[in-house]
Parts: sequence; C-alpha cells; structure tokens
Amino acid sequence: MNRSVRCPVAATLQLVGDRWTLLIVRDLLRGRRRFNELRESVEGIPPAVLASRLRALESAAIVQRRLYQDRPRRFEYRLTPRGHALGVVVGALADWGQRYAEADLTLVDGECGHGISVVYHCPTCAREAPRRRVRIVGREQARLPGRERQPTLPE
Amino acid sequence: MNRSVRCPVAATLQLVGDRWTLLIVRDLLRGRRRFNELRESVEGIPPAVLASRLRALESAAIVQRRLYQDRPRRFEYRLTPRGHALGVVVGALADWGQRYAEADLTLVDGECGHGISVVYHCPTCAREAPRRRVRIVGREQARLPGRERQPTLPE
DNA sequence: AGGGGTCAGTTCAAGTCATGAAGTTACCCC
DNA sequence: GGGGTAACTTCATGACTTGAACTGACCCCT
Repeated sequence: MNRSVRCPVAATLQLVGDRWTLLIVRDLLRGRRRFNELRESVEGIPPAVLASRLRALESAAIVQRRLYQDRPRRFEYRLTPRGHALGVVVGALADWGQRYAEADLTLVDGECGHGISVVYHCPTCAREAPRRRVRIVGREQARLPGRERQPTLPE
Repeated sequence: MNRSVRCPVAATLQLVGDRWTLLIVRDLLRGRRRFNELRESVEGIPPAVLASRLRALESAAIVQRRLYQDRPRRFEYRLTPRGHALGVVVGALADWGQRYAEADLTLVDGECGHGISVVYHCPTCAREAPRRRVRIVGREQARLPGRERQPTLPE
C-alpha cells in the first residue's frame, strides 16, 4: 500500500487527491476548526467521510487533532506547518477557478487588497519563472544550468 | 448536477478533483499525447477510467481530442489554453511533494536550471504576497485596499 | 489470403467506496 | 428527568472503480 511514488505530483495526490480533502484544508487554512464547524463549511460532506479524511490527514501529519476542553471532551483540528504549506495548492486551485469557472469569491492580498495570482518563482534568480520554462526533472539534473537538456520537451 | 459553485476551489475540484485527472494533465503539459501513451505514463490507470476522464476533460474544454491520422484513425489529446493554465496547480502539487513527500523528481526552470517554487504574487504591486496575507473574499470586496476587513480571519 | 501486430478504446463481473439517515456516548443545563 | 450539543459510528443502499478480457478498424508480411 505504501509503495513510494517517484513523481512529486503523484505523491501529493496520493495524500490529498480526492474530492473532499482539499476542501477541508481550505477551511483549516482560516484557522482551527471543530468537527461540526467543518461539517457545515465543507458543503455537503457526510460525517463518516469527514471523520475518515481527518484521520488520514492526521496520519499524514497534515492536520493535528487537539483536545481543547475536558468535561465534556471537545476536539479541534488545525494544520501543521506541512499542512499550511498546502495553502499554495489551494490558492492555485482558487486562482484557476476564479478565471475559468464562474465563482463569486476571489483571492486577495489582505494588506493591499489587490487580486492576486499564483505563479512560479525562482528563488535563486529572485524572479518569476514563465510557465513554459518549467520542467520536472530528476534531482541530480537540477542546479545544472544550460539549455541542453532533453527530459521533458514542451509541445 | 451542474449547480454553480460559489467557491473557486470547490468549482475547480469539481472538474479536476479526483485521483487521476491531474495526473493526466501533468502528462499533457509536456505535449500532445495519444491514448496509449497516456495509458503508460499515468501509472496504473485502467483504460476505462482514462477514457471517461478524457471525455470529461474534453467537455470541460480542458483538453481537445484531435484526429491526426485517417486510415487507421488515430487520435491525440492536447491541452487547451484553459488546460495549460492548470500547469500551476500541478506545479504547486509538485512543489509540495518535493518538499514533504519523498520524490525523485523536482521542478526546475529550464533556462537557468535552478529549482523553483510556487508562490502568491500581486500583479498590481509587482511583488510576492506572503502566504499569511492571502484571503478569499467576495468579488466586490477585492480592489478596496485597507486592513479593516473581517471575512476570513486567520488563526 | 491468412497470420500477427497496433491502436483506441468497450464490456463486464467483482470489489471498493461514498452516501444519507439514524443512532450512540458523554456531558451540560434547567 | 428532559432536552440539548458535540463528536462521532453504524448501517443498508447505491454509485463508482478496478482489472481482465474483448472488439473492430486498419496495417504489414509472406
């Protein structure tokens, strides 16, 4: 069951690639939530599915379940740092959705108030990387500059 | 079935939020592909699922099916511009996967060869937007700068 | 003309998973 | 003791997925 997956896209989708998981992450990005809060905000999720997804996310160290009150016992769920890092995935989905599917909501920067998008970025060169230049290659091939590289030729 | 979804994340997931679809998109990002090529590169996908996903992607205008040879009839699949825009979603999944799941492959800029990441970007301010500042709000609330806004309070 | 191969799927039985309604446990307050 | 809330489970049904096998159109070779 746990055979390691070479492709980072496939590896990530194995953890969060189903109909509900990223909606749960979306709501947890806004802060800690209790079971029934998620049940209401993740529109239409059956409680059995919510429970099983939360447990899967917990064992993947994406969310953490915390007892926040004894007597009666009450629990809350929150993202780990690993889980917060999924924010960009959710953001990319939102960015696409606001452009290509009709949606009422939109991504903004809370400080300047402008609409924002999700892009590739090269931290070494400190600049945006155009989509067409991006490739997926073996780790040993990264960091070797030059354009003579053949692995994933674009269209 | 086609009730409109308000949240752009939910709207996007309704189209591509299953176990296989984004793997198909991942491989089509490298260029046009034939049915059996996808069958081999999308590891383990049953042909019935591939056929049904391709037809769903076609009717969502994400891929286009083209006859590229008569006698024998042969088809190829390629991304529409809409579909190419999903590249950033796949990139965000890859970025997370290369950091948090063990994977042998990594994202690079084909020109400078450096590893790249996926980030939020404010095109108006021409700068990167830190993850913590990003919110999802109603469209009418975008573009109004200022910090007095309450919709989605962070943790 | 017959045999073998490729491509692009389809068909089908079996199994797995999701769904929605209802129930459960533990506790509180009145 | 009656009612309410929170956090789940349980269960029967139905939908979807899976893997193996099959189909049909066409090619090339002998």
